[in-house]
Amino acid sequence: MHLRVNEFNLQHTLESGQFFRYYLKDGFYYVISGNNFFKIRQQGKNLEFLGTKRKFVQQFLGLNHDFETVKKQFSKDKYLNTAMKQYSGLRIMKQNQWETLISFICSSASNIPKITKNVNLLAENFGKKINFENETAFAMPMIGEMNDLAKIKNCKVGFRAKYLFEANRIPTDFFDIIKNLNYTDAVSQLTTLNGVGEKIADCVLLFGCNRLEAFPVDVWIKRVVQELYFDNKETNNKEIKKFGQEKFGKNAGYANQYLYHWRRNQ
DNA sequence: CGTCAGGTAGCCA
DNA sequence: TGGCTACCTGAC
Repeated sequence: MHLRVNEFNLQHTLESGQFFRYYLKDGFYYVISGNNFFKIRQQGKNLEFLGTKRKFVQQFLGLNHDFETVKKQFSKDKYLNTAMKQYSGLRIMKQNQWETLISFICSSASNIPKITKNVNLLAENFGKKINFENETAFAMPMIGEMNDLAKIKNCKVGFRAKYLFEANRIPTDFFDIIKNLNYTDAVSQLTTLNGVGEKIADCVLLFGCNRLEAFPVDVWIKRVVQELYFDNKETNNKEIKKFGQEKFGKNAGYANQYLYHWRRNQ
């Protein structure tokens, strides 16, 4: 199956650290999300995929976002304008919410290779086996399926094990409730979970819930925002976030991603 | 060996 | 509120 795309780059999107469950083989990305196990590649404006539905791909990869508006809005800012050119086509994904929560609970004081290892181990230990072509993968466990603390610890998640174990007890409609809350209340709701602070809550809202106004502040965002917009003045995370959301508004999350990658790869 | 990494909770002023 | 520090694990 095919999709025509504009202002989209599959590699920049999948490899941006929003999402951890993909691998490259024979020129295709093999992707696991929910019960979907599919392959996909991009050739110019053509997106070719097999194993899932067109509608899923469109939503999952943020292809339904109004990117022209984002581009127009950000081109007025000289830093964002540069960052956006360098990482052109990077979209905010709309992943499975619960899987996003698990992934970003694993992310605290960690790094991408380790987070990837952790989520893959969780899937192998608790998830359902899925086959596609001659490939085998494991889906992430669903809510309630990680009911074994010792086994979670075997997934090398360290001090995050108890957080995952507790998160596993959220009601199955947890994210339906989140969906109907305004941004501030959604953050509050997420941060009631142990191991989920402001930053992880923002990542879940941004990458899993399509809340593009979220502005996760990690060490890199703090660094880049201070350097570019605060004349290198030491500024706390709360102020950084307030600045990001007021300056970039409903697309703050997009600004966040571009600035993040720009600074990290400097 | 020590330090540090996509943070957060707990404790104390 | 603001400023510590410990926390699993793995990579320098």
